[in-house]
Amino acid sequence: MNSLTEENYLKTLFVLANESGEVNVIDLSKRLNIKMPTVTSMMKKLAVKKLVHYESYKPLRLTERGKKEAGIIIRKHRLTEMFLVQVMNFGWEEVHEIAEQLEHTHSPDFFEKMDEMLGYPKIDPHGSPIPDKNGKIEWKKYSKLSNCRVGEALKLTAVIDSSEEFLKFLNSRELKLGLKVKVKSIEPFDGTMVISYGKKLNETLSQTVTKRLLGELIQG
Amino acid sequence: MNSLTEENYLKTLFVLANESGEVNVIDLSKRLNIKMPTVTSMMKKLAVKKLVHYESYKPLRLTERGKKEAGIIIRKHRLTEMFLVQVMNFGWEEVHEIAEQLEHTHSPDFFEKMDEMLGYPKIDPHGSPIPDKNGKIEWKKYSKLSNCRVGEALKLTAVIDSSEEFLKFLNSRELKLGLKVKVKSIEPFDGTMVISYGKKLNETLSQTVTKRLLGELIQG
DNA sequence: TAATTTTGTTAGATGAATCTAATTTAGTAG
DNA sequence: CTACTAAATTAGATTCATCTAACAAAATTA
Repeated sequence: MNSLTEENYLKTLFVLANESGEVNVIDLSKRLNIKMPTVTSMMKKLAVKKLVHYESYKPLRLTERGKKEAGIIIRKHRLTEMFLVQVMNFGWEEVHEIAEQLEHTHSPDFFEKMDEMLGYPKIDPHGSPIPDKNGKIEWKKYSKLSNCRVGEALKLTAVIDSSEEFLKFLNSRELKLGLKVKVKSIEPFDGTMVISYGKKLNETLSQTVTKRLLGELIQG
Repeated sequence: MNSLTEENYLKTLFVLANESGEVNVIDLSKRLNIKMPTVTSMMKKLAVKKLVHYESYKPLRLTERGKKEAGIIIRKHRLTEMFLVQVMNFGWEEVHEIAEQLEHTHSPDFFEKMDEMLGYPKIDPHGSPIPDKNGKIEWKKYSKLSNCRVGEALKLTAVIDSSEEFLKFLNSRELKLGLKVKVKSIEPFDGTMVISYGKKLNETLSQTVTKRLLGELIQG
């Protein structure tokens, strides 16, 4: 059995690897808000438990077992988020923090029941895929809004950031998953975009925002 | 903010005080499966935090603040049990272990929502009172089945033990809260009772069991 | 390639929660 | 009242997760 702390390292390692390929000690350190020497020693510990491959000065890699265990934690997190939104009527901006705590619950039955009540969902309220019971994830290849060109249209399918602040911002602009957004113009200097969607014909979004919005390109 | 460990000491202290009045180091030690010296040092720590009154060799007592915090943890535990049974369709024998974990979730909203969905219940699935938001509990004075005499009848309202094993035993005899049970005979040697209820006319229950069943006497 | 910066590791300390062994206090039984 | 037993405390060790300071390796820049 892994400790809560170990679970957080595994999960973060998994997430970072999927965000950016190679994960270094400093990346984990920053994401977890934990100093590098602490990360190094935890990596050694997890290596002994055969959850990570660890070699000094090399990028950090989860073993197959590590990936599976991390995937299961992420599954629990995302199922919980879905449950909070669908069953308990929370807003998508409220659920991340709560799921961060509930994901460490050790009770297969609890998550089994959630999954059943939700009808075996494949994605969470932020559009992220829910790993299966073996921790395996099916990745979709979405485009970032920030990479779109003028005239292109995107159907929003996921957000990259589930923080309350970001989602509240999206709420304030009535931006939600499923919307079709069209790029009207891009400021070359800083990448700020003007987009239209729904009833909004001229919303301006900074690159900080457009980099966090994913979707499927719509031809036409 | 109290640690998970501290929360468990507070909760157990509260429960033991309500079970048996005075609580000694050894009682807490046994209930928590933690050695006495560890309990002593935790009591000193909680005393510094003004959660318990601690004096060497004296019984352990929660302060008002300690009672409030403990009550709130118990509230979270019992609301969770109710939620698991009512909303998620778990059996009453399955929920204790899960609630034991979820009770440490720090999110007023989460429990607020549960409470609302459940219609502000006053008792949990085992008949125990749910403390209010200030941790205050309203105790009912129930009778133990083990204290009843031949010919008396009891409406079952609560169980004293929420363990899976005990509740599975009750399930196997179709014993549930709300039932009216009548004492048909008592073996003087060991207190074993023969009772009738529902369609069962001759069920034999050991004192181990009858001591754990509470109810209201029915005059008849 | 040499100098500098960034990244990573080693060594050693700290605090929380636990333990065992030894000692002390309180309660009980002669 | 003394002796014994049970309960509680003190002292000191251990493990986990963390830190800071110092050093080493790798990467980058000049």
